Amino acid sequence: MAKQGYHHGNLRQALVDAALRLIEEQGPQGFSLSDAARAAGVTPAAVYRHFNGRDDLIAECARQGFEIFGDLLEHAYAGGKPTALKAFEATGRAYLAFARKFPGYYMSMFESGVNYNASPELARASERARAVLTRAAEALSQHIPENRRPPASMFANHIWAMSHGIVELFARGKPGVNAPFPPEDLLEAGIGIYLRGLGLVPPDN
Amino acid sequence: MAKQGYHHGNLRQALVDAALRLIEEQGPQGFSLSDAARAAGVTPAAVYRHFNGRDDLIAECARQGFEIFGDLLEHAYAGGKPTALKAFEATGRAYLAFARKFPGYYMSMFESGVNYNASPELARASERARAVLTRAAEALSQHIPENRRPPASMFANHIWAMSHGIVELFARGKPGVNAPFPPEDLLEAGIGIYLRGLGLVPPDN
DNA sequence: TGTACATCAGTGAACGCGCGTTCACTGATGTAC
DNA sequence: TGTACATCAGTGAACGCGCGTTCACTGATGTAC
Repeated sequence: MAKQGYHHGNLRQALVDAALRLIEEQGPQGFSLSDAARAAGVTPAAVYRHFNGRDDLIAECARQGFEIFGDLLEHAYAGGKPTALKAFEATGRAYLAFARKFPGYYMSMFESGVNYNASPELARASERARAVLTRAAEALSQHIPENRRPPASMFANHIWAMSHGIVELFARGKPGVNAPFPPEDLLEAGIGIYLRGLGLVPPDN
Repeated sequence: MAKQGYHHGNLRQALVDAALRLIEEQGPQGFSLSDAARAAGVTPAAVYRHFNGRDDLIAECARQGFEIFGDLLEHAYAGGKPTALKAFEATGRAYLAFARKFPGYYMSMFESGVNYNASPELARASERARAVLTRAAEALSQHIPENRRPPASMFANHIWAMSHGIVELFARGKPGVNAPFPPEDLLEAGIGIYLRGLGLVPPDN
C-alpha cells in the first residue's frame, strides 16, 4: 500500500491481509493462494518472492494472530490486577473479544489445521499465548485451599475449551444455528458458574 | 458389500462409509467426491445415481451422524434415571464418547460447514439431538431454586460448548498440541466443577 | 423352465476450470562513481 | 547533478493435476409371459 507501481512496497503484508480477509469470508480451506494474489493485485508467482507457498502463507497468518492474541490476553490479564479473580475473568473475555474482532486470525489459528511446528516463530507465538492463560489460572488457583485445588493447567483448559466451544458453535453466523443468547453473555455466565464451582466466587450471586 | 460385480448392491451406503473414512483421515475439506468414488471402487459419475453431488453426500453423512448422536444421547439420558443429575452427567459423557468413537461423523456434523437446512431430514435430525441436551438440562434445572435458576437452554449450551471445545482442542491428534489430561477426565472434571457452581453438587467433594 | 424385454446402476470419455508451482524474463529502484 | 550498473520484486506464459459434472452408452438384474 505504501507505494504503487511495479514494485508493490509491502506485498508481504498485503498478501497476509488479503489471505485473512478471504479466510474470514470463505473459511480456511476455501481460500487459495491465487485468490490472495489476485486480491493483492499481483500475479500468483509473485507470492513466491515472499512465502514458500500456500501453507507458509497461512502459517504467517497464524503467527501474527498468536502474537496479537498473546498481547491481548497479556493486556487483559494485566499482571493479575486488581485481583487474580478479576484478571482471570478479563482474560476470558479477551479470548472471545479477539475471536470476534479478528475472525480471520482466529480461523487461521484454530481452524486451518496449520501445523504449529511449521516454523519456530509460530511455535513460540502459540506457546506464549497459551502460557498467559495458564499463568492467569495459576495465580487464581493460589486462592483455592491446597487440598482441593485442581491443577491450574486443568482449569485453564476448561476455560479455554468453553471459550473455544462458544466461538465455534455460537459466535459464527452459522446457517441453521440460532444462538438464544449473545456469545459474550453466554461466556460470562459460564465462567461465572464455573468459578463458583471452584469456590472462588460466593455461592449466592 | 452385499453383492459383487457390475451392480454394487449398496453403493449409497458404501459411498457414505468411504466419505466418513476419508473425512476422518483428511478432514472435511480434504476429501473429494472422486476420492470417495475411488474408495468405493466406482467411477465418480456413479455417485450421481445416489447423490446430488458432493455437498449432498456430506449432508447425508451429517444426517446419519446426528441420528446416531441423538440415539446415543437419548440412551445416556435414559429418561432422567436414576436422577436428573446422574442422567445429565451421563449425557455429557456420551457427547465425548460419540466424538471419539465416530470422528468422521463428528467432523461431518460440526466441521464440514454443512448447512443444517440442506435437507429437511438433516434439519430434523440435528434438531432432535439438540433437544435431548436441552431436555436433560431442563429436568436438572428443576432442582435449582427458582429465583436463581438460569435458563435451561443456557446451561445446556455451556455444557455443549465445553464438550465441543474439548473435542476440538484436545481430543484430536493435533500436531503440536499435547493435552496434559485425557479428554474424558478433563470433561468429567469440568462438568463436575460447573455443576457445583450451579449448586447441584455438594460444595465439598 | 425358458425367453423377451424393461429397468436402471454403473461405465468411460470428455468438458472446462482453477489450482499450485516453475521458469526465463523485464523493468523499477537504489547505489557507486 | 548525471550516468552506469547491480539488485531483485513482479511478470506472464506454461506445466501437469485433480476436481466436479455431463452425457450417451452398456450390460447385469428382475419380471412378465
